[in-house]
Amino acid sequence: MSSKDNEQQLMPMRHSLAHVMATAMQELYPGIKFGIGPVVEHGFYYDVDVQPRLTEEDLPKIQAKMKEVIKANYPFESSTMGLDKAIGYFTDKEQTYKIDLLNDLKVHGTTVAKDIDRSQLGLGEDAKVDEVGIYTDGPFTDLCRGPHVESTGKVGAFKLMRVSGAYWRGDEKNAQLQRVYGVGFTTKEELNAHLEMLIQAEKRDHRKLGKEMDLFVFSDLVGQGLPLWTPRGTVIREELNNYVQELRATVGGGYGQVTIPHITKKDLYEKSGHWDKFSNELFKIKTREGHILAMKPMNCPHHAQIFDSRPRSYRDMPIRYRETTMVYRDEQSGELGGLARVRSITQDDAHVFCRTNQIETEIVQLWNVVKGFYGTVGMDLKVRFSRHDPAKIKDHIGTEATWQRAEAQLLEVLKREAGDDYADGLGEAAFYGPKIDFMARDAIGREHQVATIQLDFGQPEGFDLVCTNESGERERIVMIHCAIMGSLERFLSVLIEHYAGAFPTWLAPEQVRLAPVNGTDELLDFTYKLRDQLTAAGLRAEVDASNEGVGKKIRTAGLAKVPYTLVIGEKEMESGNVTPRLRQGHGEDVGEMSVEAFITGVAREAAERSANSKL
RNA sequence: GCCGAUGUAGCUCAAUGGUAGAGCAACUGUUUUGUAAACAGUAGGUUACGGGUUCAAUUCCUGUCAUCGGCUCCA
Repeated sequence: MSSKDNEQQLMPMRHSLAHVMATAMQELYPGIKFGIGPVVEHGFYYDVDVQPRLTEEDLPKIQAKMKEVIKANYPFESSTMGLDKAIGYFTDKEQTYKIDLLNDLKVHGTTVAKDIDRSQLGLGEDAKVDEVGIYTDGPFTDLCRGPHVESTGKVGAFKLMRVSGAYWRGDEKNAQLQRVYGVGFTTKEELNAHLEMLIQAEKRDHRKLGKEMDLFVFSDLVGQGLPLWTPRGTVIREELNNYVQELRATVGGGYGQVTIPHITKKDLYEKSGHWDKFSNELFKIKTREGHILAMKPMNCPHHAQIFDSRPRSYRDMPIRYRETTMVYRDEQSGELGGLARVRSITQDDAHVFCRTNQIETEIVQLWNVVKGFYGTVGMDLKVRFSRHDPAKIKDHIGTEATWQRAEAQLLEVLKREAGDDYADGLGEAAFYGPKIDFMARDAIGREHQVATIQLDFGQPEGFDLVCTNESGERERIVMIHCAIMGSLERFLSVLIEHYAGAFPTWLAPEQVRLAPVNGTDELLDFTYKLRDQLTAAGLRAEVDASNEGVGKKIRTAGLAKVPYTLVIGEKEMESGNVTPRLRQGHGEDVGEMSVEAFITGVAREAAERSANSKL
């Protein structure tokens, strides 16, 4: 059984919970106005407009009232009502948002959160409905298509989670309602399991682990969304990037590494189309002479200038550039959080400049890099075909025909690589071209958008990028954008939580901890020499020289999630051997071995980027 | 940016209209330790920052900054 099927089965129950909650709130808060109350993953919500505004402290009260509604076991009674009658009914009840929905139904034949989505439903402007669905449970009657469970007694186990703001119809120009969220499951056990999962997720929260493990910090003086990477965090970033570049080197003739400044004249972005499209997100700088520069929000226009710096022969194609570098985007303050959304974003960026007939080969090669990388970190990938929305072609650069062509080519590779196993992402394209997006599933089942391969006919057009072909003609080339990790910041937020901080040896900032059993000069001296031997061999090793017992040192190393701990005492000094202690879950315990064998084993494990011990 | 909550020692948290306390971490001393927490002591705070009310503000009000949960956005 897939979790999706399960979610489907739970729908009527969760939807009914939303109605039960509305029933309770109607009793508690006379004059309350209801927005919409749909089902979401794990639960439900209802948007409401009530004075005074709700706070988290109101939730227990609502929850208690809901229990009364459930106990009363009102049947959910379905009926229909003529559209105009319904408008009259909700007008009497002063349910202004419902009236808004009904008027929408009257005009457009459907209600959707956003007007622009209507075109996707295949409904003409003149589609009309005469009747609307009505559900009643006891004292509460709602505009609703259903389905519901039989009665309010059959809504399973639930818990109200939080209350937050939400714009009516998801439009920030509209009034902001309050959204009350709850989770709902068939049984108390499932509910408790879900709540337990949330606790586990919180334990592996990258913000918490990042601080505990000293991977990155934020400073109020530096600012919001601008993470500072510590030596330990930087080790992980470097290791990841090295791996990506190692995989990239296997592609055709490999990639040329390039280096670009982090600012540019606005002229570059005026030509690329970024200036208009992303003006709000650009950090702008005014020089003392009055010129306007911008921090780069992406690297492709710069890279395109390198490509365009001299005539290119078809013999040189494809030309591939790579650069792992930061870009800067002025994200709205309210959307920043941890590493998942930042203003200084490190991209493991790459651009392939190629001929149309080379697209397929290039994409397949990139796809293999993506597969190799995510296989190694142990994440399953799902694919999404992010294409443009023809209704919004104005938001994109290029013509409809160009887009059709690009998407057809991308789709061909997609079909061959993934068959039908991909999600359709209508309207998810970048503004310059369609994408193949990869979603990775982490250790506790959450999905995150990570890698992306993008086809771009737009910027080659804008910058007039060409090569000279066999016939001596100027031939328009194509750009492929591809980041494997995407944003290193976001990727690390995912990876830290995926591993719950217990990084495999190749990524672990500290691979070996040495724990001398006492603080005598002789033993400390021996331990530091051993440390030097390990670091000279390329291992990341540290000594715990604190004045503590071995038990405490073992515990501390365990909490720090160090893969290997070596206890060093008389025995080791005499034999010259070590007895590695493995981090929990990292592999089978091994016995005594020579220092050389230990070094060889750890080095091999790191070189192979193995998830488990290779001792 | 919008709605709401929060901000006390490095970390996790307590307390109060009369200028704050614990555990862990740090440091010092004792101990010289053999596989997940030795013992004792010391130090550490303009209670995020600014303004206001008050005899008195960390506490109440307010502004700024930051964090968190959502909304909106996301090349």
